[in-house]
Amino acid sequence: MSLLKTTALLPNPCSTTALSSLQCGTLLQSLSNSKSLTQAQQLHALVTTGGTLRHNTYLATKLATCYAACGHMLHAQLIFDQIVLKNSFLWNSMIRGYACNHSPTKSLVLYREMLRFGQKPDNFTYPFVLKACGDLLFRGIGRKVHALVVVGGLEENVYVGNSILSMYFKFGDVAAAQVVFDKMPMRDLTSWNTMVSGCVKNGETVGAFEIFGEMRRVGVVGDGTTLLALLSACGDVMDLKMGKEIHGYVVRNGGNGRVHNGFLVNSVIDMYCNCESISCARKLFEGLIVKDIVSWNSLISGYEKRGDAFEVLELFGRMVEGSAVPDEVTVISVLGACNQISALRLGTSVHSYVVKRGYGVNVAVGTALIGMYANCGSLICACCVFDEMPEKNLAVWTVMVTGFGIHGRGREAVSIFYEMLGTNVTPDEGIFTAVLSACSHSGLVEEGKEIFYKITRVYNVDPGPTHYSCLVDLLGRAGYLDEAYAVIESMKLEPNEDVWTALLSACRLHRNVKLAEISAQKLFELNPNGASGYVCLSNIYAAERRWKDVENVRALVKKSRLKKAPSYSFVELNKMFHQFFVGDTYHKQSDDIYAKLKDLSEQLKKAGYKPDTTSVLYDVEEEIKEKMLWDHSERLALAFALINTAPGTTIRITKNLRVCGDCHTVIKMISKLTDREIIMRDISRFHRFRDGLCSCGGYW
DNA sequence: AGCTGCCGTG
Repeated sequence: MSLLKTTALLPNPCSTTALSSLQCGTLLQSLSNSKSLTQAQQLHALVTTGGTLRHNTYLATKLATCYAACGHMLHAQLIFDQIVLKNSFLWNSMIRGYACNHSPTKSLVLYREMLRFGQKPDNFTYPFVLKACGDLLFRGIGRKVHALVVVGGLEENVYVGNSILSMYFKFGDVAAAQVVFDKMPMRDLTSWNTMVSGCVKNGETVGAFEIFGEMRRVGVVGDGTTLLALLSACGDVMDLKMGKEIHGYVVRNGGNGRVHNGFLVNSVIDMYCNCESISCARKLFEGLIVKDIVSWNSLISGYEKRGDAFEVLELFGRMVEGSAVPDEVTVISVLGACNQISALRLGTSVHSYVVKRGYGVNVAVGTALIGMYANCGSLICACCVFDEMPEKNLAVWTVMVTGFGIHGRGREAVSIFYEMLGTNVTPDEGIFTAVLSACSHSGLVEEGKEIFYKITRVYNVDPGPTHYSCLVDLLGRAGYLDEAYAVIESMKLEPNEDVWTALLSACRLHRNVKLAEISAQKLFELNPNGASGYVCLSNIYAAERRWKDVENVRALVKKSRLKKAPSYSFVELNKMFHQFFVGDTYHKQSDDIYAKLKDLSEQLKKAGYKPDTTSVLYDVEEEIKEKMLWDHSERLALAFALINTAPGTTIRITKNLRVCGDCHTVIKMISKLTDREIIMRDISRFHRFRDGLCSCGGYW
């Protein structure tokens, strides 16, 4: 309804004819469905000019309710405060308004005030009070409200019952929800849907399918919401078979025949992505008559999650060319893709787009930007975005701590970690992992240990396997191998693969064969198919020149058909990506690259370079080993970059694995020899080579 | 006057 039309029908408020309460009330009633603030405000102006509001509880109540329904709680509260005689209708509207507009605390405050005023809560009050308790994870208060519901005899109301279910699911208390559900005298579709989606959200996938089965047995027909939850469940457990069945069900019944433009199809795309069937997702997507923003985002995020960055960028390009306008969600996935392939230039242009469209206020977008800049080697830009963020949640702090960590700036990581503790953000396992890992990359043993022991004592968080692996890594890298081993032995929980891997790689670094054999043994027991443990152990034997043992390990690898992931490096040049594998001769500049490397190796030798061949796995002549080192992918990428960029430009290389020890030495020397800054990102951190030195200071 | 609800950040 347009306001212009409406007001034309009404008497002029400035005229002597006053607007009747009933007229305004009906008008507001219809407006409350339109959820338009401007209409409500104009009407508000209309009635107040008439001088009717102050003394008209009926109208004021209607207006407050209208504002609350629009989600404009500030206006609603102003009017609410003026009303002397508050009826239950008004209280309920306000409690609902706050609960549904991200102010659950205010909702509960008002509920308490309502009780103090002697107003009895009813079946319209409790659903929102319960919602607020659930959102705030107020378990104690939630249970008390549940008790009051029982006392008030409202437990049998289906709306109240459904809200109780939902609240217990938010608490993660599936059993309590089940008990309530079993006792419900009447269940509607929402009750069933709440059960199904509640189970899914709590990881009870089997339970969700059981409820669905029961639902069908008693003849309840599911709707889009049911299917949505089930599709999400299929994705969680990667049950492609069930997913396809539900897809069929969606095609036959779902969305009232709106399958090709309804949102359900997007969830099917998402399901296929989560079931690692990207081709099914793609096929469905391409066949869509109407591709909305969520369709695009579902597929793009699917490619991003599986690490197909180039596919993400291609789809993004297609999207921009077409009519779809990328939104915050799109941008987050695209930034994630830039992050994966260190596409700094592209990431920066996405940042401009973010600014242009005003997406920067979104916390998730800011987080993605910081992550992109940090992972593309531009810590300064990451810091700028971080500093400018008006609202910093846990994810923001975590990504910034991680960013400092991978750049070897442990002190800054620790410092902002403590800065975060000074705010009202509560730390979780994730940020402890980030700060501990930052400590280990910088050799901050004491700081790291202190934080580790604070996890339990001060923050009541139980350290998980990841924290232990960080601590072992921290101690191990710094050479405290026995202490690291003692930590593992003291663990209350079973040490996992990561813990032993951390000890094993520390053993390689400090050449401790005895502990290496222990950790490798544990690693093989935990995962006989993991290749990295075998590779690491054979490296350790090779360093000790125990070729027989190397051979034995390699035989084991062969027998179990384990394959090490092929190592590669790449560089971005004029928005093109050039990828190099070990000993790669496919690049069209291949001859020039090898010539450049030969030239560099000679110059390095004159400067006193002695190759460290311990990382070469094969028992061959020393000379051949040296030659093999010069085939490493990071050197090919570096030579290529040196040939194709102007003197003095910074070179950025990305490698999918850890940089090898000899390459590290060589790149240090080349940075001095060619007077270049070389920024190299490997699997776990950044190395900034300048003037013969590296920012990692030997910790990597 | 209500309860359940697609794609996204560490």
